[in-house]
Amino acid sequence: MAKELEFLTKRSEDYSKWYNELVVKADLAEQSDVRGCMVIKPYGYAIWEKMQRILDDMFKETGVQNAYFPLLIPKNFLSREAEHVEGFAKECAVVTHYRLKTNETHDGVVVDPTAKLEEELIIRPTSETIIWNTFKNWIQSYRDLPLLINQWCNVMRWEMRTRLFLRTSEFLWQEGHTAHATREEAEARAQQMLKVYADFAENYMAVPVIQGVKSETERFAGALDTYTIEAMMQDGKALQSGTSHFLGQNFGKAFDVQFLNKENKPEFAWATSWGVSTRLMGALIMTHSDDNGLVLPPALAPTQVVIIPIGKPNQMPELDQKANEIAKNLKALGVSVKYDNSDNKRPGFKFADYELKGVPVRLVLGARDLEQGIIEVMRRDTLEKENVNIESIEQYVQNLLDDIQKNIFKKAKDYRDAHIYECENYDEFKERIKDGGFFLCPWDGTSETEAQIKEETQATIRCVPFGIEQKPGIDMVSGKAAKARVLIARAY
RNA sequence: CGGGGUGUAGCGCAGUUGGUAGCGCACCUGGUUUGGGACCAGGUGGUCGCCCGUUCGAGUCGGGUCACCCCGACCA
Repeated sequence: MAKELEFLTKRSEDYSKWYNELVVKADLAEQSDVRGCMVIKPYGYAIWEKMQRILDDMFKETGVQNAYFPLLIPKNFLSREAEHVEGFAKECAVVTHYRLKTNETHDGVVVDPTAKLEEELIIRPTSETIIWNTFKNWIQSYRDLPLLINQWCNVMRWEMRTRLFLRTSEFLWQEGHTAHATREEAEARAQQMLKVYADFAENYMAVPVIQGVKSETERFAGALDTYTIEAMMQDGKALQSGTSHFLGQNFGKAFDVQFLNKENKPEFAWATSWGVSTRLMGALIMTHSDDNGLVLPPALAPTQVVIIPIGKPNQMPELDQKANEIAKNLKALGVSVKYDNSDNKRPGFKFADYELKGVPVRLVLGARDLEQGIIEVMRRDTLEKENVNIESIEQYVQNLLDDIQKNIFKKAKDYRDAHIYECENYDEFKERIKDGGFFLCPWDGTSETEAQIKEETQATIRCVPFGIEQKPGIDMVSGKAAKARVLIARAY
């Protein structure tokens, strides 16, 4: 009998540790030796690739085109937009030299002091500056607008403390940058892209999100408005999962991007930028996973169905034949299938391993079952097993995948909705926020109360949510009349 | 940068008053197994983070130094 093995810390014991172990043990990623960076392993990267492909199609449907801009940004670009530099200056990696040379003892290399750069280069923390420097050359007329550009790339922010997927020094993302002739059009685009993110999060990741607009202090550096989608993790903390910014004419002015309008008058272009990153992987993991490991939505699972045979060696040819037939039929239906008949791992190991990796559906094909014309189906989201007639297995699996996709979304949404509270009393708030959750509270609109809440509870105003009832109220901290009801939570 | 902690095999850890470097997992070989993370036997793998000191002798004691982790501040 197998001895008891702890494969994962239980979620309830130490949520952070559980998350970290899960990421490593499910073979998604690991901490790199390079400070604050991570290695994304093939399985994790396969999920990211699938996300990329879907998002990319969604962007293109709205008219966005892909392009690529340089990794290195001249230092002076960053100082053109005052707030932007303020926001990013503290976390920039700087390239100061362009050459190494062997050291005096010839057993290593040192930076060649004669190869110092005239002007230092910044490794992009985001690309607004270098892109708008380029846009200057691309935009002359209102006929050149709107300009809708996206790039998939890596960026680097020298973070103090890092955590796999959620906050690494280097991360992969997409950043969209658009230029428009009018304020209205730019604002509409910023909101449109937020909708795309929300659509992706809910319909593909099965992660319910709250859409809203950030308070002034939480705004992106250089933006007039920052829109956000906020998801709730299973410990009740918020995760900002995607942002879209209305940048006004700040970058147009900073990089002198002017166009001639229909009246032949020069105007500065209006800007937006929007991005999601590998942080979405963190959201995916922390929203659905359980103590057995990952739970992946079928829409994003690299392998949707795994088939595991069980039988004695002399029974394997027959099992192989049937399993391959089922796999072929499922593939014809657009389902990604893996048939794992490797003989160096026992079935029990495979069961646990594919559960850890979040494969949505497992089919177990046993020699006994085959005689009776049945096959065992296990769904990862509920861990329920059922014997299904082997003749109708393909259709059954296809329906089941749809059902799992819907079910994990519903489960996540029910959990979140059960942890959204209305609260108008600060003492009560301070007590209840300790257990996590989202709080809808009246806010007087001042950064002073916002700062006080953060200071005293570590919670922040996540956003002013769209589509909630805005009723009059009293700010629970200051006692002044509230300007809006806002979403407050502790966040990653 | 403030407060706390840890550095010993790929990973997780033990190492008593200073006396030949250990355990579990993983890995390799052979065999038996295979319906929920198999078992037996044998084996590979280490400048004990680094430097200096004390000592006949340092993983262990002292001084220094570096790295990493956690809690704050900062952030997608």
